[in-house]
Amino acid sequence: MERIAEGEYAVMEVLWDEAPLTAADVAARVPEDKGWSLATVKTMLSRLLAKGVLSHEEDGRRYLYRPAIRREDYVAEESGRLIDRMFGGRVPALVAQLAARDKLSPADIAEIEKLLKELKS
Amino acid sequence: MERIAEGEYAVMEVLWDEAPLTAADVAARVPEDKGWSLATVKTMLSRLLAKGVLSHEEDGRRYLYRPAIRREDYVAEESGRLIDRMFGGRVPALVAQLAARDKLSPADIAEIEKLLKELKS
DNA sequence: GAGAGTGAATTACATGTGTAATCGACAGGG
DNA sequence: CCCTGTCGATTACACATGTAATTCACTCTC
Repeated sequence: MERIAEGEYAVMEVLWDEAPLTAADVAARVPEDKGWSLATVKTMLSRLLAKGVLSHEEDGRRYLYRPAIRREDYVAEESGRLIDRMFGGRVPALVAQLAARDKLSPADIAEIEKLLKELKS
Repeated sequence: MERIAEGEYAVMEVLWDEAPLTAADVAARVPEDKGWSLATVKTMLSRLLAKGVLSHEEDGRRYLYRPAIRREDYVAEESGRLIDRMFGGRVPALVAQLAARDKLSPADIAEIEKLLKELKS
């Protein structure tokens, strides 16, 4: 699966959230703080199409875009990549790191414990 | 803290593992499978210096390079970034994802549970 | 002391990415 | 039928990155 750049990812998020959409609709739904012009969004859509992670169908004179890959799949791949690179593929090392950095609230801890308990059953 | 590109990261790894080193030493320790020439490694060292994540001290006619940032700090930042982008900052969502993908071995689960238990005490 | 090696610095060049502007086709309102 | 807006497609351009080669200075060995 082709890599998706950080900016492009924001566009994918929009379409994972709601699809199919026209280019204009996507642009309207991209987070404000990106400050992108419609032209910029159209460029990203083309690049994402070229990467094969979006597909489009004709709708009169326009296209309707929709994701061609599943969000979970992409997210799994990216997080796997990071865990491999930075933690030697060891998930517990990641968790230890988060713990050491106080990234885990008591609620997080409880939630994770619950998840793990269910896994074992 | 400046972003470190993926290739550059391999150079940082070498220096986090052992420092200070000369450019030639770094090149010798970079993973074989990168297949980089000495020149390539030197380019990366310059760029990392420019980014302020390495420092160097003169040693006669050469430089000795050493990390200017701590590995834990960088790793924490990068993993935080990913968790924010892909899991809305929710660590349990990440763990759930890993679980759903069978990325957690029984040993991993046990280790994480132990970690969490200690956290609470 | 002249050539060979070794250092860092400078330059190179293709591809990816962020961020558009422009172009040419067409459709809908007057 | 012509103007204006809208579409996708093409082109633009700077900066980042991967991947070096070249250059210039210096040192070590005959």
